[in-house]
Amino acid sequence: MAHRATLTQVAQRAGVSIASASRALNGLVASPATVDKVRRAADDLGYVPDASARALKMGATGQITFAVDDIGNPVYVEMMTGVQEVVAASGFRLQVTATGGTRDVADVVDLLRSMRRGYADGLVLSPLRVTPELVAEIAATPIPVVVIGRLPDGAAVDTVMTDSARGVALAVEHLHAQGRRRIAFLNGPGDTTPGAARRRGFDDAVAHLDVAATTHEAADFTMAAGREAAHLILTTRGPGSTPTPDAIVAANDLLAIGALHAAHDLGLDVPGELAVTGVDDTSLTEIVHPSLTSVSLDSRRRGQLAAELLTRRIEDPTRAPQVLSVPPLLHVRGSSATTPQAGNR
Amino acid sequence: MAHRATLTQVAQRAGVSIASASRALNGLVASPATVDKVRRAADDLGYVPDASARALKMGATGQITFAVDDIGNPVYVEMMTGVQEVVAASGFRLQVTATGGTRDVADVVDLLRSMRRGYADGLVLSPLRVTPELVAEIAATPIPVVVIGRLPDGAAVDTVMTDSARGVALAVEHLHAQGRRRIAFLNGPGDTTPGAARRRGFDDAVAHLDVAATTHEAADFTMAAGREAAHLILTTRGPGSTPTPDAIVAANDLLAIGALHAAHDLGLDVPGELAVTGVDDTSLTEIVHPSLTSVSLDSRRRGQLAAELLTRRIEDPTRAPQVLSVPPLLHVRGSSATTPQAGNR
DNA sequence: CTGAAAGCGCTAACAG
DNA sequence: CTGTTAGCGCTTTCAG
Repeated sequence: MAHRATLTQVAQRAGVSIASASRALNGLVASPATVDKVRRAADDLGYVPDASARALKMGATGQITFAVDDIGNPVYVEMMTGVQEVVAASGFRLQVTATGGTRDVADVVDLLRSMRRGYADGLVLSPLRVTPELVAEIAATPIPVVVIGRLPDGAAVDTVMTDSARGVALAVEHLHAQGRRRIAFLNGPGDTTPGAARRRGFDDAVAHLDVAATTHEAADFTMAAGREAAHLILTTRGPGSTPTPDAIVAANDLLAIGALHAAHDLGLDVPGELAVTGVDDTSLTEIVHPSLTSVSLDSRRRGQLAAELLTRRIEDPTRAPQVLSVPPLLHVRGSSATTPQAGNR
Repeated sequence: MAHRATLTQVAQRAGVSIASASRALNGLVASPATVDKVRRAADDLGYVPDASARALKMGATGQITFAVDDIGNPVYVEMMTGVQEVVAASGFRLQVTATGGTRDVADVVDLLRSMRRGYADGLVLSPLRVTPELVAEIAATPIPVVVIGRLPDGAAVDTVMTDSARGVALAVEHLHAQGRRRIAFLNGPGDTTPGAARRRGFDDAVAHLDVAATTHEAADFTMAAGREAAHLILTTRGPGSTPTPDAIVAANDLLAIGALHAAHDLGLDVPGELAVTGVDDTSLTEIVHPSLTSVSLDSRRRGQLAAELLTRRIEDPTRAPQVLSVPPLLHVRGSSATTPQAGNR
């Protein structure tokens, strides 16, 4: 800890007015001699301009906030990487806020409300659940907001989406092509935006295919919830005697890894007896064994695009809101690589 | 996006002076009638105080920054959780900055320098490498800084450390007790603070034991680097005909998981032919198979303690710097559960 | 090219 | 209890 020098002190030391000091430091009109004196004085004093004062005067902070729901999910780390790349290139500082999980929408709304205090010049948001309250709060936020996800039609907000329904369909079609005919969908909470979209993608995909399909919901998008739900899927034999599935399509990688564990607990061979696929194509796909087939939603790219929309809107707040989309892409790995083992079940 | 109301507007609408409005809103002396009028006016206008103005006036921002080197490592997520718990309870906002990896020390120094602008009231820092330059920069930072890690003796900085050398020793002793006698140490870069400490712990531990020990360095603390280095460890037969190890002690979980992969690539049974241990006891230990034995350094607790030191110092900047320590604890899991398979090698 | 002065939005004396 | 006033540190007219 040390003390902080102010512009007044720099000006005094340089023997010029505070206005000249400011101009010299900011590269505005000033004689070379003045610039030199001021620079020297600033260095001597270790002067650094005060962020609050500058923000108050300029009406801009030079900061951008990225708010994530669950920083434990690697998807958000990847998104953040993308955001950071663009934001840094535009001369902004990035700060990340975790809307830490428990209270969910309430947390995000609190955050939005606090953003009204002017902590940052812009906000990138990737909400799990979208309520009318949230949409209203976004509209009431005095700084530009870009959403990674999906908002109701007509919301005049810059958005980066992806077709995750199509992504899930890709996984289903792949499994079907491999010969899987009893496919279970392991979803997260259906009242979330991704949960709803992915469910729709699954339903649509199986509708065209000759497969026995079931759908299930885990309590949340975590590995533990996935393991528990998958255990049920793999052990419960309903009254209508649902057949045990030969494939599980999970709504994200965390759930899929939970399913991998459940399969292992039950002594099932993956992919021989059971194929498993995830969504998000996170780094976790490569750390499990067998490696996990997953649908990439290119989170990093989405982060980049979101940041680009944001910086552009900060420059020109009047431009029309834009909706960008990133296509899903299936990455086949070990967990679904082979055709089902003959004679299983 | 919407507009922002100012205190002056609220005061006007309520028909009182701006001072009364401020007092009413901040719960200072004010008649009930005034409070009521002002509250109503504020609500109507959607008034929220401006953070920059308040910070400028008060000389405090109400924010705390947590700076991490590699947000891709789950350790930091856990630390952050701990920091967040305490910081939120004290009424601060937490913002996370990733000093994004590539330029390393330079990044952290840049960050420290930018902190001088007064973005936050305090900073929690967990640096991978500690240089004299970094120490100097910390001393020159005008706001309280708490370091999670280890600083040179005599640095008058609040610090939360852990005995990671002892932690590595715990792993070595455990493996020895299980009957392992050819133990390889898979370290990260030796010029990092954790790298140096863990190396020391390994050397000390094997000195007392009847084991054939070798040490190796991966390029960084990542899974990919660990896999590569472990592959070498497991395949290279030196001129002095080093025996293939029956255990690998890795300096963190990421490296350990890399080693697990290398073992799998080579068709080695874990833990039968090779035991593997990690350090940090992250959530990743439970997602790999076999699950990973790891030394917990209680990252979350360290985060909590760091945040407590920080808030305490913000309250009272004159208190003597304190150094806290968290003991390591070994968590035995599948990757080292059994005695070595008879007759291997 | 430079200095004096105004003011961003807010809080905290200080008198009433 | 309330209003007036003085700044926090900085940028930016506006005259010289």
